[in-house]
Order: sequence, then C-alpha cells, then structure tokens
Amino acid sequence: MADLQPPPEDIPGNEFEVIPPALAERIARRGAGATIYDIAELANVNPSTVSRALTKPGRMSQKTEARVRAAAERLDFRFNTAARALPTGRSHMLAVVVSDITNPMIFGILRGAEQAAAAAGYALVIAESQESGLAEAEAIQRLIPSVDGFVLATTRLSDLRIRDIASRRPVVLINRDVEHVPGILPDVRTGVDQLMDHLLGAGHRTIAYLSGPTSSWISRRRWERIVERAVDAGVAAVEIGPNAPTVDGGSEAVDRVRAARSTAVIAFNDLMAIGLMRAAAAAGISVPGEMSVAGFDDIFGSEFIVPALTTVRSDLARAGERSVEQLLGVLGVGEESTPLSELLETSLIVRGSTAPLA
Amino acid sequence: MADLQPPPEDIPGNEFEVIPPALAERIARRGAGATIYDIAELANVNPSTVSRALTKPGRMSQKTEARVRAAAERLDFRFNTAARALPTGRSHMLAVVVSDITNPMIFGILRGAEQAAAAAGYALVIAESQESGLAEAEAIQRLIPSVDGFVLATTRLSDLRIRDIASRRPVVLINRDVEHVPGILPDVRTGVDQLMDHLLGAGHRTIAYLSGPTSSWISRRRWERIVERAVDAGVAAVEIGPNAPTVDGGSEAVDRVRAARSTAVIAFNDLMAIGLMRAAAAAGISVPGEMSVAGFDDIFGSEFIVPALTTVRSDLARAGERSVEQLLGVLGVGEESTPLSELLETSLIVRGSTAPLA
DNA sequence: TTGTAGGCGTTATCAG
DNA sequence: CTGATAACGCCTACAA
Repeated sequence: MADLQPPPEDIPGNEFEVIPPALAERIARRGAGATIYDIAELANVNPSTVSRALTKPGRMSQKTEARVRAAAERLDFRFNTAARALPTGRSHMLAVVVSDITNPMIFGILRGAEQAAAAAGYALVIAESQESGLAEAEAIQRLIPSVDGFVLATTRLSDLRIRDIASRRPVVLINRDVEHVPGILPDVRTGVDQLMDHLLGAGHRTIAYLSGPTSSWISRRRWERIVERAVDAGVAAVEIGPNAPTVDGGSEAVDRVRAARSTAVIAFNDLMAIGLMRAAAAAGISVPGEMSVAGFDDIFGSEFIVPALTTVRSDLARAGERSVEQLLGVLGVGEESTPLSELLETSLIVRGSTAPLA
Repeated sequence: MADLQPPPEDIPGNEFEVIPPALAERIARRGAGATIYDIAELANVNPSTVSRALTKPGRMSQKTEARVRAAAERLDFRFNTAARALPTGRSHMLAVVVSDITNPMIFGILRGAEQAAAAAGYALVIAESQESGLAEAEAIQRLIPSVDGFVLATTRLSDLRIRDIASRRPVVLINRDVEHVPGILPDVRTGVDQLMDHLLGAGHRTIAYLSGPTSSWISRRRWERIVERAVDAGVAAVEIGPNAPTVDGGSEAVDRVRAARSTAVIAFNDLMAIGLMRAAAAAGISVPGEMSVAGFDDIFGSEFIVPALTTVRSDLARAGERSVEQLLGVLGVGEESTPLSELLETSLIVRGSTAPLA
C-alpha cells in the first residue's frame, strides 16, 4: 500500500498518502493515538467539523465528509471514549452484574449480552456479587457513574434498592420481577406446568421442592406455582429450603429430602439437582428408581450426568441479548421501543432422572 | 440519621447536617451526582483542594481533609471516571478477552480476574472473540483507547499482533507464551509428564493426541511434550487434529481416533475429551475398557460424567487473579514488581476414564 | 497548605 | 455548511 505512487491530488479518497512529519511525530510522542485535532489538521478543517463528520454522517457536504473520513482512516483514529463521555454523559458501557459467575447458567446470559452490546458498539463491564447483597450493592454504586445502564441477572437485591438504582440508571432485570422495572423472565407458569404434568402423569403423589435462596424471586415463584398445581391435583407438596443455589447446596439437602419421603424432587436449578443426585448416589438412593429428580436451566453437564437430568430449559443467551437490547432501546440506541417486561419461552427436556412411579 | 439534633458547629465530622437547598437542587437537577465543585462549595474550599484531599490523603491539613471527606460523604460523592480518565489517561478499566465464554474453563479465570480487579477498584470489561482471530483483533482495537490493560486469555492472535498490542497497552497472556510479553502459563511439562507417567505406567504403548486449534500455543506445547516423552519411552504417539476445542470438536474426531487404534487418547481439553467419550459411547466403544481418555482443565462436569474424566487440573482462578495483579503491577497500582512470566502448578486428577491396558 | 489557571478530547451551541 | 467557543469533571503545575 504505502509504496503505491501518490495519485493526482484531486482524486478524493486517495489524499493523505503522506502524513506531515511534524504531525506524525506529535501523535507518536503523545502515545495515545490520534485525536480529532490531528485529523482536522491533516484534512484542513476545524475539529468541530471532524466531530460532526464522524458522528452524524450525511448531514454535511459529501466532499468534506469524505476528506475527514480519509484522514481519520489514515491516522487510524479511534474515539477517546472518556473524552466523549464527558460532554454527553454516555460512557458506551453497560454493566452486567451476576451473583455467581461460576454458575453455568450465567455464561449463556453473558454470551448473549456481549454479542448484543458489541453489535451496538457498547462494551460490557462485568461484576460479580458472589451471592452477597452487600457486595452487589457496593459494586453497583461504584459503577453507576461509569456505565449507561445495568443488567441485573439473578440479583439478590431488595425491590427498594433495585428501584433506587433504576431511578438513577436504566435497569433491566433477568429472572426477577419488580414493578415498573423492565425484566426478562422465563415463563415460570408454563415451565412448572410442563414439569408438573410430566411428574403427575408419571404417578407421583408426593413432591418436594428444593428451594433456592430466600432472596431469589424466581425460586419463590416456582414454588408458588408448584403449590397451585399440587393443590389442584390433590397431591402433597413440601418445600425443603432455603438452600444455596449450588452443587453443594443440593448435596447438603439430601438428608432432609430423604426424610420428606417424596417420590419426586424438583430442584430450584440444575446445579442443586446435580448435587442432590450425587449425594443420593453416595447414600445408596437410586435415581430415578426410588426418587425422581428434576431441575431448571439445562446447564452444561445436565445432559451427561448419569442419569441425565430432566430439566426445564430457557434460552439464557436470548435473555442476555434481549436485556441489553431493551437497555439500548431505553438509551435510544436500538430500534426498540418496548420498555416492558417480557416472558421467555421454556421447554421441558425429559431425560433419565425422572421415571414413572414404580 | 437525618432527624438527629444538629450538633454544635465546632465538632468536626458532624458538620453538613444540612445541605443548602440551592446546592441540593442543583445537584438533583443535574442528575449525574455530586461533583468536586459541589463538595468544594459545601466545605468552603477550592475544588482543587477537594481533589487533593480525596486523591492523596495525608498530604494536607488534617482539618481540611476531614472537612472535605465529610462533605463528600454527605453528598454521596463518586468520582466521575470519565472525567478522571481524561487528564490522567487512566480509565481504571481492564479488559479480559476470551475466545469462548461458554467454555467452563473460562469462568475460573473470570472469577479470579474480577476479584483482583474489584479489590483494586478496577472494573473488568469483557470481550469474546468466538474463536475468531479477526473478531478478537477488532474488539481489542476498539477497546484500546478505553482500557488500561489487557488480559488475553487463550488468544488466537499471532505473536506479531500480540506484540503490537503490547506496545500500546500493558498485556498479560494466559496460556500463551510470547517473548517479552508477560504470561501466566500452566506448567505444561509437569502436567504432561504426570499424565504420561500415569498412562505409561498403565501399560499403554500407543497414544493419540487430540489436538486443539492450530492457533493454540498451549495445544502445540502439549503435543511437543507428549512426543518427547513418547520417544523417550519408545512408544507410539500420533496427533489427530486440528479440532475445534469444543464438545462437538471432540465428538467429530471419533472416527479418526478409532482409525488410529491407540489404546489411550489425550485430548487438548476436557470439553473435547467429553465429546469424544460421548461419541465413543454412542459408537459402542468402551471407555476405559477399549480406550483410555484424558483431558486438561478439570472443568465443571468432568467429575460427574461417566466414566469420570481423568484430567490435568490447573488453578484457573489463580491464573485470572495473577494476570490482573501483574497488569496492576505494571500500571503501578499493586505492590507487585514482577513483570515476568510465571508457571502455574498443575495436578493430575485420576478418575475412571483411564485404566491399565487389559 | 491552599488557590489559580490551563488542559485532557469531545460535543454542542452559536455565529458567520 | 463550517468555524469558533464554551462546557463536561477532574488533575496538576505553579503561584500565593
């Protein structure tokens, strides 16, 4: 490229083969890359014109715009996001705060969110609360001044705190419903119903729910729906919990589960279901022979544990994607204008961990 | 708090019970929180004094500093990171770029990195390249102006490109060695040796290596060491690959693995090992009866697949942690001063997927 | 020890 | 359509 013959001066787009040494040196010495001032100098226009050309294309003379673009490209220009954020108040950063990054259900969300953000030229900041409401609140406070919005995935915060944050920055919730705050929710009702239909159809009359943390809205909702269905069907349902939403949390509940003498157990999530099955195996309880087990999420691993786990899947990547799309919509970036909560379809995946009552 | 009696004026730290309405309204109307100007007004000092008091504690009059701190706290002040980044050139953000966020080995790294970053008041920006070198390079270019440094985890970039990035921003590599660029590496030699000892000790004389992507430095290194050990021991070793470093990548290799007629297979990572075992099961090949299988990483799931996977574990959370500590060290933030590469200990986890040659 | 003033890179408001 | 100029919030010599 560089050793092509310099073309005639009047052919647009091929100018700027040569960068004035003075300019080049100044940029190099500064170290941080070219600025709109450098471009302005090279293209012989005012910095404000450069800003305009690069920010709102089409609103100015074709020729000038082309000149500016060419110069910018020649200097390998990138906006300084901090400088940009100052007058606009927009950092072009979104925060995703998750409770436990090692929960495989999270990375689906992250992938979806990252893609949607990247597609819109936004960067994703990630914060982990390690299941602690305090740490979560603190992290969010820290981030408020530097991000344009929040995706709160599986948050442990109170409604009050969430509203407070939402009043300062756009917030989209995942797996949590708070009035007046948009959220992406799995269709709990349908999901639980599918699972209950499956279990009831298999003849189970005593069902236990291994619940998650008290602060988990979605865990409560699942339990509520289970109760409704159990009452309707005239079968017994008991809640065992709260438990940590982890493999260990599931394992540690095995004695209480056994004591409940239920023939089927629905765990709040797959992590717990897997923990329970492992502990059950260690205790000599046969699954699904003596006890059927099911979970939610269909995480990596659910498919190949033995027996393979029956579970209610929801499209987490989609949830992550939709959450940032909603955020961008509120920020006026995307094409969206739907500020409301939406339900995500779920599907029951029947595998070997559940079986008809013997 | 707010309805306590206002204490005598001369007790420090208890001033500012009442915020002048004018100030309060101005801040509220602005919407973006208090600035050092607001604090200055409240504490009756110059903004630069506020900056000093908050930035370099101890270098000024105790009394003034206390006044400023009190005022700042009263106004719930947070630095505007963008504004701060402008004069200093420091965004207080670190980027972690990963090739595939759905690989369970990644979240160990992320957790460690996030913790270390948060502890130092840094935020973590995450970028995923989806195994594409182009996407990776593009994402990095975008981020260069807005982050203070990069952790490149399992990167697919060329040495040249990595050096280029490293010349613009501090870079720490994970699972990749490039001269003059600090990196956190597993101890490949020891790891492979442990595994080879195990396999050779079990009588295997024909070993296959299911390699990862061509661009994976660590995959090549593992293969090299396997070859060395095979030559030393006088046994046969063949490479089967390259393959995608995923479950599917492992599954799709099953025919080639079978064709190789090796009694033991070492996969580049656990994901591939799992894929291979599933495909083997589907094809009626017994593991470890007809074929032993081992992997690397000890990801979530390796323990409870059947048979449980023999694997070489390395402490990924530690790798993530060390990588940002090194970055912070270079940035002059941490207490560290070790700019060099370091080796992470690995340990062999023997499980059911490997067995003595029948 | 504290205040003054200029600058960081960009946007936005006005003129021209 | 383009240029000048004042913010944006903070930092940092330099001066007092």
